[in-house]
Amino acid sequence: MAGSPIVEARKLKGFQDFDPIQTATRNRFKDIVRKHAQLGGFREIETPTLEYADVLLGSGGETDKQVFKFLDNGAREVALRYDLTVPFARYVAENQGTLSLPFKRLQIGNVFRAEKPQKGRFREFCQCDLDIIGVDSPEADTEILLCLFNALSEISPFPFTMSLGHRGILSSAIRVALKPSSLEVETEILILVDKMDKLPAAEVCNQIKALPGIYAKDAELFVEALANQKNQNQQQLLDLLESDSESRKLLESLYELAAMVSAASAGKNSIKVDLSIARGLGYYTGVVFETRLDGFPGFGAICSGGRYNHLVEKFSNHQVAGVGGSIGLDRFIAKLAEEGLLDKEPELTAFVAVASPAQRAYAFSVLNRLRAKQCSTTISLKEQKLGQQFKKANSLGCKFVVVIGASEEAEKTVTVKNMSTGVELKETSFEQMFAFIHA
RNA sequence: GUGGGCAUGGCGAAGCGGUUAACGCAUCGGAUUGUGAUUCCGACAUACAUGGGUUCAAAUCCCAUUGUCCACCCCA
Repeated sequence: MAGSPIVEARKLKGFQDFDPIQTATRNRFKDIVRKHAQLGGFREIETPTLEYADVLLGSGGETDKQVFKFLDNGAREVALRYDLTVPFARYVAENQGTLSLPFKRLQIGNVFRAEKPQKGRFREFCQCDLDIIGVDSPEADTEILLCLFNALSEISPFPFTMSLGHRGILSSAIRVALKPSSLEVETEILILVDKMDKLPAAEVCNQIKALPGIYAKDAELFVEALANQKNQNQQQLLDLLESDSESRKLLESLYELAAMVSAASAGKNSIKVDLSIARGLGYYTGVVFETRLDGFPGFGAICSGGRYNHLVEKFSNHQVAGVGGSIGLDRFIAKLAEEGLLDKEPELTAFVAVASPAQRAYAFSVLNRLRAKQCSTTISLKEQKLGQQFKKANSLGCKFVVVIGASEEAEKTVTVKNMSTGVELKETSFEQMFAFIHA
């Protein structure tokens, strides 16, 4: 490229490279998710990264602004997928008739959001998304939660808590308890309630009281009930919904749901009902949930989702109910990296050291026999003194060095040395080498 | 999108108006010709984000730009 100016090596903000260690860790986690999904009868699919813009846009006011969209080379309005749920709804609508419902799906893929990057927030990141489409039932909700909960339990070295809420119950609780005079007031209350994990309860209570037409006494009772349910005190909330038997039943089934998942998965992780989980706007219609690491309350959610019973209607006249959730793999890995808990560099079993280029062919035949016996093996990729090769073997973390020189080649033998003990077998047979290595 | 902090070699980090800009890590090479991880020596060639200013003098002070981080919004 003589003459052309050097292009600065840089990448777009919010986008990341993954080194071998990070990639290995990510792959291991993806495999864990796949295993749990497969055990649960979920089928994996893939969909395109790029979609028509109108497929992705219009499902929620706030999120539309964060969709990467542009004109393609043929002047079509296109957009990078913002999540895996909306494209899946499109997939379901497009494959109606061939999909036998209910359909349990796994999808692992990168999604894109044009928001300001921060710690644990990227513009491109991987989601592991489980969904069940075609049925609206507590069983389906439980399946999703259980499967995500189990996968996360295997992945996470940190204890976590999954919090369950319900859009419908929360709305009716607000209506029943506070009797807001208008939809605007109701929405404001909803936003305040959603802040309950950031603001102290008393502050939320004061702000609700300050809204027009709200009785101070009602606000206090309401906030108290919400605050107490975080400590597993369910009765106040149930009492609050006394007059609304429909919501009461829903809430009871929510408690049942949490109990089911909880019972099925013993351990340090927990699941609980927390009606203050509102999860913004979006397409959710019923159960919603989010998962946070117990030790890092300020860190964002690492797994969340909910029920969306009308999303497919955007693409079809048929109503197809759905529920699902995503594990935010990259956010989780960012936390692991911060805590120094990424996987370790994998060890190679053997390094073949060659005394002189004359033995190269024999050395490669030895190398290949080692690989055939499932020993991860490498060799110097350039001519080097033996001392250099040992250094290299050491820095690569090879457990054994197999030395090949003129006498080894002549006798069809090898010399093998254990790098941690220093024990060496000189000019020995292949059988003895394998026994030595596998000992 | 709104507000705030920070920008020194591949990474970490000192210096805070006049220095050959320390030091550590990593990388590479060498220390009697088939043996490493310890030690010793050496190399990293235009390192103070960019552009303006103030000053006899700026990595050090001021402004802008860019990047990055943090908070809000929203979210995995």
